[in-house]
Amino acid sequence: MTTRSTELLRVVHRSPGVTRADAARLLGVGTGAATELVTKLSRAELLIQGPAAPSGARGRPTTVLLPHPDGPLVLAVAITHETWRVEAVQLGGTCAAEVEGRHAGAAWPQVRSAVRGAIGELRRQYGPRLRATGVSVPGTVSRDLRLDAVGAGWHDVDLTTLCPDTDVFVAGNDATLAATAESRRGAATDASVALHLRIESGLGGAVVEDGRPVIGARGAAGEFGHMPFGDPAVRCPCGARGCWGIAVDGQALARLLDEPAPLDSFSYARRVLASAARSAEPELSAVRTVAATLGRGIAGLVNGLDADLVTLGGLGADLLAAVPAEIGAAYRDGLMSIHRESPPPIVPAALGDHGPIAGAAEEAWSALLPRLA
Amino acid sequence: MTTRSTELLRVVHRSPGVTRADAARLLGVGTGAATELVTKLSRAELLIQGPAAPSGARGRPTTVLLPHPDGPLVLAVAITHETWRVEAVQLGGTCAAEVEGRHAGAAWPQVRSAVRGAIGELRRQYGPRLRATGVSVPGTVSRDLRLDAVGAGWHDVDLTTLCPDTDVFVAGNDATLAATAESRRGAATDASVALHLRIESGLGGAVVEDGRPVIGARGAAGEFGHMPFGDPAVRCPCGARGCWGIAVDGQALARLLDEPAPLDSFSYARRVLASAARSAEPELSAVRTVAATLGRGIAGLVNGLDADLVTLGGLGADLLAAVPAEIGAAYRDGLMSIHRESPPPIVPAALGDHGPIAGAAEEAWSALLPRLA
DNA sequence: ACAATAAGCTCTGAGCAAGAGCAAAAGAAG
DNA sequence: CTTCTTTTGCTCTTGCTCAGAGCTTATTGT
Repeated sequence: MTTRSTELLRVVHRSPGVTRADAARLLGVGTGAATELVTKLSRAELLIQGPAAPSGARGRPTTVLLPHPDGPLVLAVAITHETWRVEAVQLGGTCAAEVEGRHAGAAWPQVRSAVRGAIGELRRQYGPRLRATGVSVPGTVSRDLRLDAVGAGWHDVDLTTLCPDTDVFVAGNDATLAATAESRRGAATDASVALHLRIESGLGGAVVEDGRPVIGARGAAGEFGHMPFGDPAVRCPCGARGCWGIAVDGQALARLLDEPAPLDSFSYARRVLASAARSAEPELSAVRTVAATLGRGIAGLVNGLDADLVTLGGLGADLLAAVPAEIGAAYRDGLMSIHRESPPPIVPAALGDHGPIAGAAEEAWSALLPRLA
Repeated sequence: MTTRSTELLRVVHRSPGVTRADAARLLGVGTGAATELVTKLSRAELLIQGPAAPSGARGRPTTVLLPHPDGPLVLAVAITHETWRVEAVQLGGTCAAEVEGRHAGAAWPQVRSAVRGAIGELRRQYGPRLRATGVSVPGTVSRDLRLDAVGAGWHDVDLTTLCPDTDVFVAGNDATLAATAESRRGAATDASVALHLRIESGLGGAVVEDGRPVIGARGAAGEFGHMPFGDPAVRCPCGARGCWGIAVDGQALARLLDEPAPLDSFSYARRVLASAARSAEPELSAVRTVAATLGRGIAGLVNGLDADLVTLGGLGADLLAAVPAEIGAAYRDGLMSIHRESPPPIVPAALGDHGPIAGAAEEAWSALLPRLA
């Protein structure tokens, strides 16, 4: 209905447990309007007022605003190359229920059935409280919600068939959604422009400006793995050459170690990192080479995009933990001098593997909020 | 005051001469609300209704909405390394008056005096009708409106002293503003995500998503010239290595031709292009090499940012006119396969050298509009 | 001249928002 | 314990905006 109601819900969603008085100040409304808003939203079963937190200060104690226990929920779905997971998430980001399973690289119809089964289960439990759906997938999602996931062999798949019952449906790339989540509830909440990079099978990511991810024309922004920061002689399966992504993943480590290309690139890379942690050669050298390539590329992106924080997820977080000095040195060496004084920090992602599904829930809530109030 | 008034002004600004009925449809309001809005904004001397355009169709003729001839104006200021220019721009983007001059690389205080003099001149002419100021400068502008222009030797300059009299003041990098202008009134009006690149002294640019430029944390986004798409052996004055920007400008041509570094890189490059146009060697080879580097880098940016249109300004437009095939071939070769089917077009910027000041006027108007209605 | 069509004008009622004034609940001071 | 101060919440009034219905105006087509 009204703008103010949506804004209030957004404030409560961002920081559940905010005091009523603080929320009014954030919205810039008087106590009168706050009363009206809170009353209306309580009657609509969207909010409840909790007991006051004893502040110790003078004055009439205020109450805290919390999501209503019987309020609306969003379905958050995360599909990876191996697994799927469905959560029912309430206002404020708390997960109320979850179902998960493995599909181990099955064809899309099988995955869809499994996910729809799980959604059906949650629907029996929660019924019409489920109001929106957000889906995270490992591939590019066009603006009309069609998925292309090259690695999984899913092509031109209509994602809306996953859940035809909610009238709000959003979907996005897993790395993009993880970036959104990091900037709203993770390590990048204070950054005005955050760059999130996630190395898993390939390198993806996103720039998030003021909580809004830069999504690209076809939803394919953030494919930083296919910027030519690498060796121009190496041809990437994507069709281009010199792609950065294939110079910093498990395949790159295998090439450097003269080993055959591993099937599961991610766990192979973790094994190499474990060897390197014991200072084993030639693993340590290979890891250092990859780390330097990673740091140099991050510097290029920071130069071009002017992020003030970089978060690393997936294998990137492992690399950062293993060889921070190598990454840092190559990073600083690649920065423009205007960024050298205070280089934007590189930190591990706070949400880890939960990032993509958390981002899906965030986007679903963002789309749902204007329709509630 | 109200949201709707601002929206109507924004519609008229975007397309001056829009019919009143179309504007109402765009805003999604009925004819009643339209009457009220137009009446109010006419009384406030913001709009006038012009004579109907004879449509030929049946029905009562409508009127067109035009900026009021005595309405508010914004000051648009463009400062380059050599020149300055001040325009008074009315709603809709038409320039009402202009003053310009050369400073030929003077220190900042001299440039500031010259610009302030010109602004004073316009102020005597237009008085309080000047309501906002937008400034384009060749360097990075921090969020607190301080300028660092390495090339010109202007460091940590407070731009707000240029015009302390208007209460709306915005400033930005020239390439970023040119990108904004291209996406609002230039070659990229239909693109949802446009990438604008401008080669002048160095390579700058911006991504514009739905008319909003991605500005970066410190206002330094768009320094794509300092992404490491070039030869890692070449050290850039910026401090990093392998910078793309110094591989596609006049300096790069001079290196390839074994000539000394030119003072005015831009006009030198144009001379080389003129020779190449007569198929003179070795100029043609050098131009082709630079064009290939340009095309390959553009492909990398399109991969990573998923733009659906690329506009080239400055020397980039000249290169595109001179050797489109070389740029196109390297571009397509560097694209990911998902972009190959319909590669985002590369087109010359429509606004040319007028881009930066037009962008400054756009940003000033965008900031002013919510305060008017 | 009359019908058809498109657009503008006026009036009314609903809903939202801002502000003033008052009431309530706590700590601080005597 | 009483009274004052501070902060917050509640209620009521007022003004504004907006949507919709019904009517008027201006043009084209027959």
